[in-house]
Amino acid sequence: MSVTDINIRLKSVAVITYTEPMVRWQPGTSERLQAAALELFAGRGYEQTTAAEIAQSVGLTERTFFRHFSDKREVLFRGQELLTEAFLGGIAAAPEGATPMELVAAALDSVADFFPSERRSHARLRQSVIDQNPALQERERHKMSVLASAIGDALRERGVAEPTATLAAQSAGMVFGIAFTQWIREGEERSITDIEHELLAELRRLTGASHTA
Amino acid sequence: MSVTDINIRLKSVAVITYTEPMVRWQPGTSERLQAAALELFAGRGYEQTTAAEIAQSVGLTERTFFRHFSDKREVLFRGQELLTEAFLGGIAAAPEGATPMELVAAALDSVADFFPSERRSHARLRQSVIDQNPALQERERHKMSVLASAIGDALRERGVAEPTATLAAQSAGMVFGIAFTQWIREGEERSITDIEHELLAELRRLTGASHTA
DNA sequence: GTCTATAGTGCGATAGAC
DNA sequence: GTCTATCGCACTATAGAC
Repeated sequence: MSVTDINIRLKSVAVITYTEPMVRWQPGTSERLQAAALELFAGRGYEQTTAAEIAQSVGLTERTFFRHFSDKREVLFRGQELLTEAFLGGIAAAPEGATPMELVAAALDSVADFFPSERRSHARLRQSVIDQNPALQERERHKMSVLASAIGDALRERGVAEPTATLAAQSAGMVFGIAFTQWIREGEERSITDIEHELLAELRRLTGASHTA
Repeated sequence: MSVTDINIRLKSVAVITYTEPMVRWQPGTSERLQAAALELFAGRGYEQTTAAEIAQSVGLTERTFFRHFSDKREVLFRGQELLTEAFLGGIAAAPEGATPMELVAAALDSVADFFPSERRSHARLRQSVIDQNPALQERERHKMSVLASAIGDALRERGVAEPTATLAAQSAGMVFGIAFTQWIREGEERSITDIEHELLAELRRLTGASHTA
């Protein structure tokens, strides 16, 4: 049997295995790690769960976990990038002459699709994990801060001057954060955009309030 | 020799070592660690500096470092508690009938003493270290968030209702953060309270702006 | 003060996809 | 052949437990 024969055999085997795709490399590795991590964190606690355990629970090694996520906390924070894109898309889609505050409102409105009512229970579970660990809270704040910075950049690109751009961007981040917290509160029924609108109105009232009590 | 005798002996030894005070426990250990840490971080970078090196540079062990600071980052963030107290003191000192926005302004005004012009260069050095490391930025955001939460509690105790209290508290934190960033910017000459006042005015303008461009 | 578990990195080897 | 995901191993620093 020649070397060529061996190659041919191996190739035919490869073709057969391809019809049953991804035997060793199953797709969506990151997603499976995220799901497994949330489940383990919720069950046993964040600190009581090692990166190795998460990896093993989906048939991978610790080293692979860290290939997908730069650190252990990050496994809970994928998707924030998509949220940022939604915000920026909302700003980009706003009409030319929009005021800074209208751009903020456009950004806030654009994330409605991310938070349908069905996602509330998942969001609550995830948040309950985050709320129980300071390190996770730090990461969450950091992500929100990065989001606000991105909004600030977008506003500046649309010609909004400083310090208005930074103020408006951080206000958007602030309102979104408070709205999200309220949205996942037990018993809350309003949509996240409804909550956002009420908060924006309240912010207007707050800053515009007269100086008499 | 009874158990009581042993206790007496041990006590007398303790008294003797106490009469030669603070030979190995020099005062201001935390402060010396903080100063050494900042210097090393600025010179070599945060990640390139180990906790053991910081400790050794002031004649202490790594273990002692972690007794003073729960983690390595924390050595850069002491003093935030004093800042929080200043904010809360400003709110407490505000007159009875103050509006939420007046309470916010009172809180912002109360931190002027923390940021005299002489402290700018030190603040800049510290910030340059923080800006170069995401982990430190996360801690900084977290501290600001804790500060805003504390302000929110104080506002609620003064009878401010939700969601106004949270909105006002986070606005205060936001304005302070932007003001501080501006205050340490090269060439900036205004006091931090002056910057804060201008930002508050700008926030009023932003939220109250008409809907025409 | 000592010991230890875990987080996280660096690098070389392997193996599948193309 | 290239590219990339995975593994395996050695290693350090952090941080907590004892």
